[in-house]
Order: sequence, then C-alpha cells, then structure tokens
Amino acid sequence: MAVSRRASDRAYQTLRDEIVEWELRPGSVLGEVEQSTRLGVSRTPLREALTRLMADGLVSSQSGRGLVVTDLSLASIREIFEVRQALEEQAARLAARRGDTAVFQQLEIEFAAVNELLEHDDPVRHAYYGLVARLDDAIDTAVGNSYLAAALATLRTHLVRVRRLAVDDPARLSAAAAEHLLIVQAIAARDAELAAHATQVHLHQALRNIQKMAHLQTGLQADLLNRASSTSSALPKGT
Amino acid sequence: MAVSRRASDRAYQTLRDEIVEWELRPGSVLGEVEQSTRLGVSRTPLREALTRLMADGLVSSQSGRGLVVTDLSLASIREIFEVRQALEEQAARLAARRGDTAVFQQLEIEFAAVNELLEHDDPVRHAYYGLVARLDDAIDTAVGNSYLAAALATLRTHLVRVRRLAVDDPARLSAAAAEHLLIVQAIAARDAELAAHATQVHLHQALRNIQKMAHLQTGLQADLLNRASSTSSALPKGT
DNA sequence: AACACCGGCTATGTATACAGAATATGCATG
DNA sequence: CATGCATATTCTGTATACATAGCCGGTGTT
Repeated sequence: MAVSRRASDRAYQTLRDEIVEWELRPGSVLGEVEQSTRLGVSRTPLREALTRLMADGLVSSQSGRGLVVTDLSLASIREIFEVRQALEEQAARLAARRGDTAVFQQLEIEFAAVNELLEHDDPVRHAYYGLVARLDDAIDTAVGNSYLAAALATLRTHLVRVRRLAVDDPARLSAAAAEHLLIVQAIAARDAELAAHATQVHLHQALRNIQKMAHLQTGLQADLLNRASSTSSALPKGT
Repeated sequence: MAVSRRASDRAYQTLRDEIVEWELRPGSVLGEVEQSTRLGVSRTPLREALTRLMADGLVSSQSGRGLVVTDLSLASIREIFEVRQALEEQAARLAARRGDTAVFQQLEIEFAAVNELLEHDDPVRHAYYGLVARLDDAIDTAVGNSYLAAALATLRTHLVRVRRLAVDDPARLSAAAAEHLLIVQAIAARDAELAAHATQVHLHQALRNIQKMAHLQTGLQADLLNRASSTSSALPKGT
C-alpha cells in the first residue's frame, strides 16, 4: 500500500503531488520523454497519467505545443470558489437531511476542542487539516452521492494547491474552526438551511482571507516565483 | 473537422456517443482488444479513450475485472440532478449578474416562439434541443468560469444519456420551454435571484417528469432492456 | 540585410511485442 | 458428486520501435 502497483498510478500521484505542492510550477512544460525518464516509467503509463491530469484540470495542452501545468491566478481561485460555493452548500444541506447524527456530534466535540489541538500542533498543521478532511469524508458519506463526491474530490485537489499559497494564519485557522463548528452543529441538529448558510459564510470568509493575503503579497505571481527553487525546467537538478 | 485527426479522439467520441445513445448498454464489458479491433485503432489510443471515459464517469473498472459501462439507475439520476441543481442554480445566478443582456433578449424572443418551432419539428426534436444547447452556451459564456463550465459539460453528457430514456412528451416539452423562458427573462432582466429560483423550478419539474415516466414504465431497467437490440456483447453486428 | 525556403531534428502519436496476473476449466481425488 | 488443485488461456499493464508532423536553424537569393 506504500506505492501503487501500477506504474501509471504512481506517475499520476507523483505528478499530482508535485503540481499541488508547487514543485512543478504553473507553466512548466511536461515533456513525455523527460518525465518518463525522471519518474522511471515508460511513456505509455506516463501518457495515461497526463491524460488523467488533463481531466483534473491540472495540466492543459498549450496549443499543441506540449502539456503545461495550468496557471492558478487570483481569478482562477475566484472561479474555483464559485463552484465550491455551489457544491459545498448542496453537500451541507443534504448531509443535514441524511447524515448520521452521532457521527457529526462526535465531530462537534472535536471541533469545539480545536483550539487545544492548534496549540501543540505540527508546523504543517497536520492534525488540524486531518480533522477537516474527516469532516469532508463524513459529509461525503452522509450525502451518498457519487457524482457530488467526485466533483468535490477534484475541486479539493485544486484547493490544496491554493492552500499551499496562503500561509497558515493562526487567527484565520481559529476563526475557520469556529465556522466549521457551526456547520457541524447545524448538520448534527439536522438544520439543512443553517448548514447551507454556515457553509456560505465559511467559504466567503475563506476566499476573503485568501484575497487579503494575496493583496498583501502584491499578487500571487510574485509569491509563487519566490517559493520554488527550480528555474524553469521541470527537472530541479540541472545537467 | 468531420473526424478528429487523432485516433484517440475518434475512439473517445465514438465510444462516448455509443454509451450516451444506449448502443452500449450499462454493464457492457469493454475489452481493450475487442474495442480496438472494432474501432480500427490500436490499443494505445483506445486506452487513452477509456481513461477519459473513466474520468467522465461513463465507465468504471468493475473490481479489476475489466471496464464496464456504468449503470444509470433512477437513484443515479436523482444524484445527477442533485449536482445539477447546485451547479445550474449558480450558473444562472452568475449569468444574470454578468451576462450580455442583448444575447439573452434574443434568446427570450426565440423561446417565446418555441411553440411554433415545436409544431413543425423533427422527430428527434433537433431544433428544440439545439435552442436549449444555445442557451447553455450563452450561460457558460456569460458566467466566464472554466471550472464551472467543465463541471457542467460532464454533467450534460450524463443528462443526454438520461434524455434518451425518457420519451419526448410534447406537453412536457412545452412546459419546459415555458420554464426556460422564465429563466432567460430573469437573466436578461439581471434578476439573479429569480434566475436561480426559476432554475430550481425547472429542474424540479424535469426530475419529477422523469420519475413519473419511470414509474409508468415500472422501472427503467425494463425499458432499457427493450431498447437496445444487442444481446450482451458490445458488438451489435454478430460475426 | 532581410526574407524565404529547405533540411534536419525533436517532439508527439501510434502500433506491436512481451510479461505477469487472474480467471476459468478440467481432471483427479475424497 | 462435490471440491480442490493445476494448467492453460486471455486479459491487462508496460515497454519499445516506428512514423509523422511541427519547429528551429541555416543558407541562399533578392
């Protein structure tokens, strides 16, 4: 289970992780032979991985001149959040109607105690984001809609890419936890409309926080250029 | 432009059309060698086509035992409509805010005269569904959100598959046109909330109509079994 | 000096060959 | 007669070889 037995899956996950973690920056050209030799797989499974990445919207064919990692501008983030508002509001509403109350009551307890969890936490906030991921899973399970779950899954991939841009502001994390708590309480109380509204509030604040930080950084482009150390090639180690 | 020059695109479009048109029924096993010989392409581009179909949710790997065309039960249709409600409401709302008024005023005129169009129409309602498709395009253009457009595009593929199940009831088509007219009017008037509500009404009625017809047919499974003449093989023409 | 054309090269797109795994079937044994 | 094991067949997964097309560089001509 450490590594998928299929080479195409390994190539897909590796490239996806590298794009999400900004090791492969937007605009990087992903040549087939170049990446296949780097990842130690043949061109055939690599092409399958690239096809899946294209379907995810993480790479796109730049006018036939090879595949490039898609850009993630502030406008793109706004677009992602417009879709996210629609899907997560629906998910919260349906989870409130159909969810197992006990599951969300348990999550309610954990989110209420999230400030303690934030005090002695990882530098990468592993425990916090793990809790959020468990909430997402609980909502997906409660909704029981595979189409909605699939749409949210691809969306969350893009959101992790966004998250790597915005530095974890402790004050924002605490506020976000309070917003999550309200969502969980509403679902546990089977209040569908409150769950929907609380989700809208949370997403509004999350987007607002990102926009504020982007403004402080005078544009996201400057920030992402300072992050990755690779020059322009997809290979970090030069020849 | 009649056919894509790439064999993988041709294989993808052909298989996608055949699945949507119920020529390949749910549960059909898509063997690689079988389909590659049938479509006259090699296994490599066919595999790429199958990967894209998996991403679309039209086929799924049945426990490693080969790829099969996904089922489309009444429960699946309800799930699709739950996603559709969320996405199309958002799309209508944003289109009302950002759309070019003149475009939707033109569509308003055409939808107002749709009863004449329905009188002398194709048996497949080509002109009617073409008008609906133009409305979809106009909304996508007005929204200007590539993520939302992509999500709606895959969703519409599934909806065409649903449409092929429900017989075109003239009364329902007329009522649907009236609902569409209200949506277009709301967008042209830049009334975002009315556009959102009118979309919800339309989708509610559309799903209700499908469920009603499914009930009359005593389940969709019986119907789809009567439609396609192929037995269980993916090859309509026997050897 | 600039533009156009030709040639080579590198990239993708496709086909085919090979290996490994899984399943089905048949035979033997209890 | 049933069940388990072994074997064969067929499938997917992977690699590599080949063709074609687009791009870049060079050279010749105006």
